[in-house]
Amino acid sequence: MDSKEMEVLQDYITQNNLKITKQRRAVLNVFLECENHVSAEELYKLVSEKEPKIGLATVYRTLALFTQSQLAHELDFGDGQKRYEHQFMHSHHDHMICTECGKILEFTHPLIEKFQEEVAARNGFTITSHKLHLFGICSDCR
Amino acid sequence: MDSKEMEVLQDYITQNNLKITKQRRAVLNVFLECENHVSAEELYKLVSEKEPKIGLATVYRTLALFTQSQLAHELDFGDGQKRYEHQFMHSHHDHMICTECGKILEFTHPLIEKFQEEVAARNGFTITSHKLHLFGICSDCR
DNA sequence: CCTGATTTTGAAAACTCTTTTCAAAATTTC
DNA sequence: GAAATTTTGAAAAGAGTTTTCAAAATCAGG
Repeated sequence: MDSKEMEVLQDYITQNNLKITKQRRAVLNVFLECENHVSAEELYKLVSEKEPKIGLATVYRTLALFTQSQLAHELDFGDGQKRYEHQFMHSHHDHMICTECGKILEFTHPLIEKFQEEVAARNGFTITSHKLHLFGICSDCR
Repeated sequence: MDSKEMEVLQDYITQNNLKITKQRRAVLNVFLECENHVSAEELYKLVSEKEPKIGLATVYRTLALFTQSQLAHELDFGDGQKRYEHQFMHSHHDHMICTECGKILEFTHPLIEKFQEEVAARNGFTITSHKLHLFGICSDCR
């Protein structure tokens, strides 16, 4: 009863002559369970609860693997540490970050995307990726 | 023949019981001369050419001072180091970053701003600041 | 199901960028 | 000018992340 994500990971691993290990399975399972945007340290703590012997370096390495295999997406909100969100079967979106409680809301706005393309084209620029972060106060914190 | 920016810095300094030093003047003058988005290290190198005795820590401290006094704006493009741009008398804008040559183009799009407010309001979110970075390839690199 | 080549692991060290510490030097105030 | 306070440069510390290295695990092929 492996998840689709586990299959993606296994495919990536075999296609790149890497090896499936219990650490990688464990980190993936814990990552899939957390619905929020986790940092490496946070994920490490969660993983440690189930598999106390797994080291922090392995979590970092495994997150890099997830990013390469498109299972995870790396986010940088400028607070000094990277965060990771699920990417497999999740469509593109932007983020609103509450600077009070740290909550992260996801959103998309088709017209914003459209105008981004427009302004890029006007400058002869081809967009490969973008990052839109709105910082502010969420409804709960007001 | 002090620049307006130098006056802003001096006002901020006196209003906060800080002290005007030749290091701070020197760093500001060099910062004002560079039109691109500089990192602390880059600015340190430029400053060193004119004032070799100024230390890196002083450049970091002075950039923090510029940020507090609204002379500079801190940017983080997610490449591991912060960059600084002039803020005094410069209006808000977003950035396009060429991942090939590192060139940074500035732009604004009133409708993008408007829709950001709209989507935030729809979620009960009050924006205090935002960050829109488009990564891609500029016209020169294609 | 061994065996051997290769990869992965955990722990610690290294690294990068930034901040802090501390005693000496500079600035401002009276 | 002298005293109180701030700033400085150099080095150490810090935070987050990556790398190193020897031991352990994985996985082909026989």
